[in-house]
Amino acid sequence: MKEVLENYILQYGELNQEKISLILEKATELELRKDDYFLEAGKISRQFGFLIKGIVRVYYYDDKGDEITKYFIEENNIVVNLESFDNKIPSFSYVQAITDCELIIFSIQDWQEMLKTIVGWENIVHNIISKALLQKIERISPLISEDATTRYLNFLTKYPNLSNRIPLSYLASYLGVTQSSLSRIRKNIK
Amino acid sequence: MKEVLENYILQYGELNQEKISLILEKATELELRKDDYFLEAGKISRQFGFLIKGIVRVYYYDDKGDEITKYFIEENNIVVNLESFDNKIPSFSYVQAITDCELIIFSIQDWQEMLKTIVGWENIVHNIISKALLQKIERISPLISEDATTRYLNFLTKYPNLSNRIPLSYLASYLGVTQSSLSRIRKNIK
DNA sequence: ACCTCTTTTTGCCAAATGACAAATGAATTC
DNA sequence: GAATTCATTTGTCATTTGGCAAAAAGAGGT
Repeated sequence: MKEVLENYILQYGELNQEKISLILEKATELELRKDDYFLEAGKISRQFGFLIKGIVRVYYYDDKGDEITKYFIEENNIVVNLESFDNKIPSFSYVQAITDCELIIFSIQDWQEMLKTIVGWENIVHNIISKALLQKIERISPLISEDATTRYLNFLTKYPNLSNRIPLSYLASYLGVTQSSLSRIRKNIK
Repeated sequence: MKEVLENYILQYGELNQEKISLILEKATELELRKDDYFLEAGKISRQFGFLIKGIVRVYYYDDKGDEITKYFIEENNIVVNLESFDNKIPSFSYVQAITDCELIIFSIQDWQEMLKTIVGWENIVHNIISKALLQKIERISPLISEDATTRYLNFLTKYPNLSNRIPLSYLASYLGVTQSSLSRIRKNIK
């Protein structure tokens, strides 16, 4: 299972086998059942995760108390609330498994230790994080200017393997439409 | 002028005066007139910029050919298309001054050189970039779930110093509404 | 002050979306 | 397999937003 992580890491920079081993040594596996939380609002993100299997969603409650899905995380992506993790401040959002999940995680202590001691690792982490954040922006950004139907269609084509694994209500709050509207949109398309 | 940059840098980590000097040495100043481009679509981002004065917007053209403002950049923020800069691929978006601007810029060569040679700098850059990207996400994200009036009101309260310096059309395309709608919304509020 | 060009506002109507409630369907438990 | 719970669809209507075109307001130049 750790090979998946190793391959992922090596996409972002070079690192000799010895250093890779030092990193993988610190990795532990974590299983989450559907609806389990990886992180809850109010708590501090103390683990840097990497999603091997399953889908995770990040959500929060807006002023009106409505649940808003901020984004979905798919296999082979990092799972961490960076603001909370970096600054040790409580998270505003929930990070929840929406299917059964397998993750590889690092404790915040190990993570910081590795950043200091393993030369070259910091650079790779930097690459991983900025790529992940950029991807989020690129995904979210177009949602603002498109109409609901376009948002849904684009979601379908971009994440064909996600749409049938995500409850409608989560997807609706991600796309910024009501559940009923999304249901109607869906109907009109078929 | 470079002091502004120095203070900005030191917010993100520690660096002795010698190293700071090495960095500031490489910095050059750049003035842009209103409507000038810092970067155009199709070109590669070859400069890492820091905005001292003025407002910049980043925009692109969607499938329908409509101009979409992705975000605004205010004083004391970095100006760079990271995807283009890091991977040396052409930019999809335009980066344009919407007021007269003053920037401090670094060439991509100097930038990469400094990352390698100045110990501690990489870490600071990492912090700067991830903070900037996170901020973008936090700004864009709520726009999806709110209605147009709320989007506008929140924009006003969050960026009171921006709204009167930005043409309505740019703001409308940022908020994801038509110009006429935004004009009506504005009217209803007063 | 006048003309020109650009930006913003307004009017009109059609289309999209939201709010709320009820009905249907699907999944789970006993 | 009946009952319960949860997710999705549908109906009805009000509201918001878009599309398009014209009018008004503003900015800059001469």
